Amino acid sequence: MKQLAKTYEPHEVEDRIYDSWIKGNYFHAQPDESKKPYTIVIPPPNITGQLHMGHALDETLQDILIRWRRMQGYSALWLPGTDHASIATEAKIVQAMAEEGVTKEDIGRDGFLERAWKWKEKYGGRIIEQLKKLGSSCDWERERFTLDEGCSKAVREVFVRLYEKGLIYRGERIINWCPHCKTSISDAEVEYSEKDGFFWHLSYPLADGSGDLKLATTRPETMLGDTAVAVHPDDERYKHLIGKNVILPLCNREIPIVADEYVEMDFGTGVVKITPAHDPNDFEVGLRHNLPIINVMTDDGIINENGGKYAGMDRYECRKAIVADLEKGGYLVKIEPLKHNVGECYRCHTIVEPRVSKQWFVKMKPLAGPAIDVVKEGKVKFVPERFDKIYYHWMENIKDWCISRQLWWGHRIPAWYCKDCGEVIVAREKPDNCPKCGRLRLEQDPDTLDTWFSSALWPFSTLGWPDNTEELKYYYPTNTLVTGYDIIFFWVARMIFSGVEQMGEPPFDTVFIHGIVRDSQGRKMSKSLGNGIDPLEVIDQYGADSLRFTLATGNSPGNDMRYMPERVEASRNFANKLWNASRFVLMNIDEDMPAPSIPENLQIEDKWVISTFNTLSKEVTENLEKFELGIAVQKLYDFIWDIYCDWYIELAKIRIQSDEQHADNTRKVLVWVLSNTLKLLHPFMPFITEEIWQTLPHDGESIMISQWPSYDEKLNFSADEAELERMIAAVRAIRNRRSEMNVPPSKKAKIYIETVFADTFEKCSMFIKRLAYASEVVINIQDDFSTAVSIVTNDAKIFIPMGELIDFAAEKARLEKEYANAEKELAQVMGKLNNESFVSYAPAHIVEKQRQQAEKLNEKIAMIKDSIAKLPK
RNA sequence: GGGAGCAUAGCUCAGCUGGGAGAGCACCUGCCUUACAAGCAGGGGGUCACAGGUUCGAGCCCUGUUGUUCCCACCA
Repeated sequence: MKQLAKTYEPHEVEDRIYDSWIKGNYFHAQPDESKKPYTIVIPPPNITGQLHMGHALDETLQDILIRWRRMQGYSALWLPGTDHASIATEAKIVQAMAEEGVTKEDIGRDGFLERAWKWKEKYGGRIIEQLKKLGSSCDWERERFTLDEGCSKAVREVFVRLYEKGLIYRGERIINWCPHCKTSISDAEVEYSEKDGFFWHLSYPLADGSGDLKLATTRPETMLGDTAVAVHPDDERYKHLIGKNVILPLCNREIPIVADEYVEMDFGTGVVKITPAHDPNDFEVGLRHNLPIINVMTDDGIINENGGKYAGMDRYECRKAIVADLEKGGYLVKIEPLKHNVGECYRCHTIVEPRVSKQWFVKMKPLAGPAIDVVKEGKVKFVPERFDKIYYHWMENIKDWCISRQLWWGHRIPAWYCKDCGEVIVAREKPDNCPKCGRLRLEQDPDTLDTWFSSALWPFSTLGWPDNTEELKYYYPTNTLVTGYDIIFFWVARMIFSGVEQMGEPPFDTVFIHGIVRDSQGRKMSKSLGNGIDPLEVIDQYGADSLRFTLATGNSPGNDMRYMPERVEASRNFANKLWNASRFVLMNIDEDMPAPSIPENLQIEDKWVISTFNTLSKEVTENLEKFELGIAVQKLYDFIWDIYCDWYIELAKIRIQSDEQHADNTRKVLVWVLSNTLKLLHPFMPFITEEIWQTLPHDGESIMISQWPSYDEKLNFSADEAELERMIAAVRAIRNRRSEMNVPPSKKAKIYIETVFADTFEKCSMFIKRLAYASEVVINIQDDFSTAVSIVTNDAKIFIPMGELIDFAAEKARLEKEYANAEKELAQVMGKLNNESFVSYAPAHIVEKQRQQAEKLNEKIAMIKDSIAKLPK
């Protein structure tokens, strides 16, 4: 007999099992025309990242899906990899360098990139090793990196194609600038939050000395770049001033008063200062009125030479100085506190400075249209569906995407400028000479691309595109994309339009969205709060299966969840329960027992458990198909604990001990049901299920490549199920009464059962005897019940002679209460049945159910009445 | 300003085509019954936020209200 330890010890099992999977090469998938493909590409974690709960959830969901499909016989590819994360990584390296007192400029571009690749070698592998701890069954042979040669080739190809179609252009636009990262960032990379600030009311004197214009601003330092003030064309207060000039205080520059509909008459004074270089709206106004653009800041947020005496000051230092000077000069009318939204860089949380600069952009409108269509047409489905609204809204209102970054770590923009004639050359490879003037002095654009530009191509760049590889043909489009709702704009939307544009087909058919894992108080886990839970520590303490189980349970798609340590404990307890049930089974079987199969000549409890399992396998499969992972795993929990452990194992003990003839069959059923249940559970808890499965009799090398159980009509024994449920109801009722009367289990009593289901209760009498603490079970034989407790179930009347233990007055009261309850219930049911509308409008099976209910209640009432009558007077 | 989610037992949450109100934890009672005390048996506990409506029937569908969380836009 094989032995298992008394409690499940995950850390003694997990690494060994993971190695065995790797050795078996089970994670590897390749094109196979005899199988259907099923593909998931991983949301590539950043190379700088450490595994956090968000990853753990994301990977768990993906691994569940991929393991399930693999067992179903698909060629299931889960393609892993990492993201170079240009801005995040560069920031970390710069920071590390700063600690050594080295700057980017000190070591130059090549020196910096050398460091960056070393960084990648050092940390890029770390997160991958962490993913393995979770049990992730990725095809590691196909691991990719967004900055590897293949992905880079795809990036250049897409860039050139879009450029040639006129969908990528270069231009002077106002963009979001991060003075800390010293780069442009896209609109999606700006996070707004409400901050306390001030509204400075200023007075700008009219140039002709006839008075002033009062206006207000939240950013007084930008006045250095003012090139106009604007009023609404219909504003009676200011109409007569349009075309005149004001004198810009402190700068003594004359700037015009222009009329523009952008100004809201009702807000503030109805006068707006216009700073085209440092405000997106003002930029637009400037374009309409042909205003000069005066950039007053350097790339790190310092006032530049256009700021006159303020040059060299930090933007906030300058703000203070300007306010002081305005006050001194009598230009400051008042200061008003104001809450307003301020944009921050999503990486470093520095306040973003809008700034005009020359950047590369993707023209979005032509790409957005088809990307909206594929979702509208159902070619891409969001789960849950509500996220398609968010997607539509974003896509429909999308502005051009600024893709150039003033960073070194990333894909260099494949554009070259001729130093002689100024020609711009966009090409897949470095051109030898200028196609226009033929000279050789070409210089590549120094900028790199937004990191999301390469992520957008991930579903096909990783499969070999632009080459038409076997993998690409077979696995593209992929099937399911699993990710959090916080990344829909950054990544999902961009993958969709890129896939549609480059491949002619969306990159996946389903986007399975999950929420965020929060702390136990519902706060977002964050480094600054220090409230993050390290998944690796949880795995260390409770095992990967427990963590996975916790993350998959009690959560519905798209919703956030709280991480509760008690829930991991509950999961651990469940794993231990399964472990011990398996120990029991192993203790009862011989080592040479053949692989599991269903024997002939099944007993009622065998049919019951097999039939229940059969239904379970059907439901779990259906739930997985609908991405209802939480429901699926709950059903498995209930089956294993309540059905298999609490009842079937207990029944099996009795059968094995008291019915030698059928004991072997029982053992086979124990093993068959356990083995198949392990398969259903395997995607959720891969380690423990493998460990147990290997110990049980089995065919094949590993549970992870065994066949997924499917519903079998031949295993549907609904009549037997119903029969056994009658016995269970009786046992529960008896236990309940005994417990209420405080009768200890050691005190056995004779049990009399009166029933029309005599066959069933005969068959089950040995179970009732053991489970309901009976000294003897007697069916349909009258006796003297004058000193008996009576119990009524839907199917039977049970008498337990308890002699002096019984308080007959209380007994009578109890029975009368039960009688009243049954009457009340019956009245409710009859109310429905006597309702003409109910009978005619409700579906037939619902009406029938009520009829049966009424019948049972009538019988029950008769039985209770009878019991009351039999009580001693 | 626009949009979305959530509100169910003391706590954390399921409940997906409208017909039984549920789980885990916590709590109470009794059990070391030879797989498991990380366990077994039994139990208490809910006007399903509020107000209307649709329906034979509503936790679930519709309208509104309140509270709460989030996303988008951004009026200088």
